[in-house]
Amino acid sequence: MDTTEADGRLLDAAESLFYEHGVQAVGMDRIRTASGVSLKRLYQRFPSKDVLVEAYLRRRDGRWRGALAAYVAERPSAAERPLAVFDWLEEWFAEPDFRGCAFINAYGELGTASPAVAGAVRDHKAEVLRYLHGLVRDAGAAEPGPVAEQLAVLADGAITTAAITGTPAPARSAREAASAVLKAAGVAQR
Amino acid sequence: MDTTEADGRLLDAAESLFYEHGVQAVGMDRIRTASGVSLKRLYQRFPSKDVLVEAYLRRRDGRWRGALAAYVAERPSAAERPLAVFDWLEEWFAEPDFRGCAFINAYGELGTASPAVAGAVRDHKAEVLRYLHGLVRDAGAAEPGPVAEQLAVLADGAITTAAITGTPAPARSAREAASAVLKAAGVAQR
DNA sequence: GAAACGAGAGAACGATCGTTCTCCATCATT
DNA sequence: AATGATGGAGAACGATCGTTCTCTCGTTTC
Repeated sequence: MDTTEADGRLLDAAESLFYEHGVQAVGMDRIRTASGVSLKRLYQRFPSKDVLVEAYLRRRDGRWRGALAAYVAERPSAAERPLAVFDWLEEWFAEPDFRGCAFINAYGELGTASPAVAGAVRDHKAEVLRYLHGLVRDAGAAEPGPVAEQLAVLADGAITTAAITGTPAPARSAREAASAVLKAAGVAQR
Repeated sequence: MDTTEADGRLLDAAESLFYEHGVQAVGMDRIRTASGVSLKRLYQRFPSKDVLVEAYLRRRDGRWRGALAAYVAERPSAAERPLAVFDWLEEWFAEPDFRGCAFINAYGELGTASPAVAGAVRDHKAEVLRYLHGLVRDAGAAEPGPVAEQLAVLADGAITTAAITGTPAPARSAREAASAVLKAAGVAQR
């Protein structure tokens, strides 16, 4: 097993375990068992749990935004793309292992204690906001900044509400609210 | 020190420590030190950490909703009360010890492991939704249910976004979005 | 073929966790 | 004054944490 494969297996194990059970509830030994990578190699690649947690979050950030962007980009017209975000959220919420936003969860658990984790979480939210800003601008909003911030709030609210209630319904509520926001901002809806 | 005072001091210590650092990061010994209540008495009143965490959440639920309702009730007209919720949020976000939603944070940390905690969190969110439903109905919305759900999503999103970015600004974004939602629902705004 | 190395398995370490127990001082009751 | 219950301070317990170390073995290199 070469280094890149070991990294992948470690991050796969870290992601599924940390996301499902929370970070503090999962010990390094459990990641070793789940990944099949020895403890020695684990600490060679990620010299502390904090580093592993940050790497998990940063890889998840890239994949999560990539999946969202790929879904949204399939919509032919720029005007409907902002609302497509909430359609993607609804599909995500319905997945059986959905457990809320990994970044919000990690921030609540470690935001106080770990600056590295707090930074990764803030970077993720900033990138999502930047992405939404582009969508809203391309959809023709006169002032994309405030609208994008409102959509970001709606997305985060939908994620946490869906996690706690256990249903995908909040995605539709958020989509309706987003529709009202876009209409008020002068973006034509179909 | 009688029983009710011991309970109060324990819950005060639990609330400030759990809320600031997260539940798993705070040991029972630290609660003993902060409260000045002996470990023996602590376990007499709260026979396990799980019970203490649930009690902390349920007391905070009552106080939090009480403070919100008291603030909103001061608005003279029912039509402006739904938006007053977001004004209250903005004041809360500006408090120096604001660290996001205690319930979302606890759910992310313990929702998988502790049914008692998960139940307290779900109860809190259900009560908030019920309260918003009353506000929206009294403001004259034709269909208060969907509107209340949208406001609940906005409130949760504002809380988490404010916690991560560290600014109270998301309250204003959520308020703007709520205004658009209410207008679309036919509720007159000033 | 021998020597040096790298990696895996898992024991070991010190710290800390939730929880219980021991010891002793205090106080109300006989 | 003697007794018994109560509660506080904190040691103790077993478990588990993150991290390091030991031991062994297969591989590589001269």
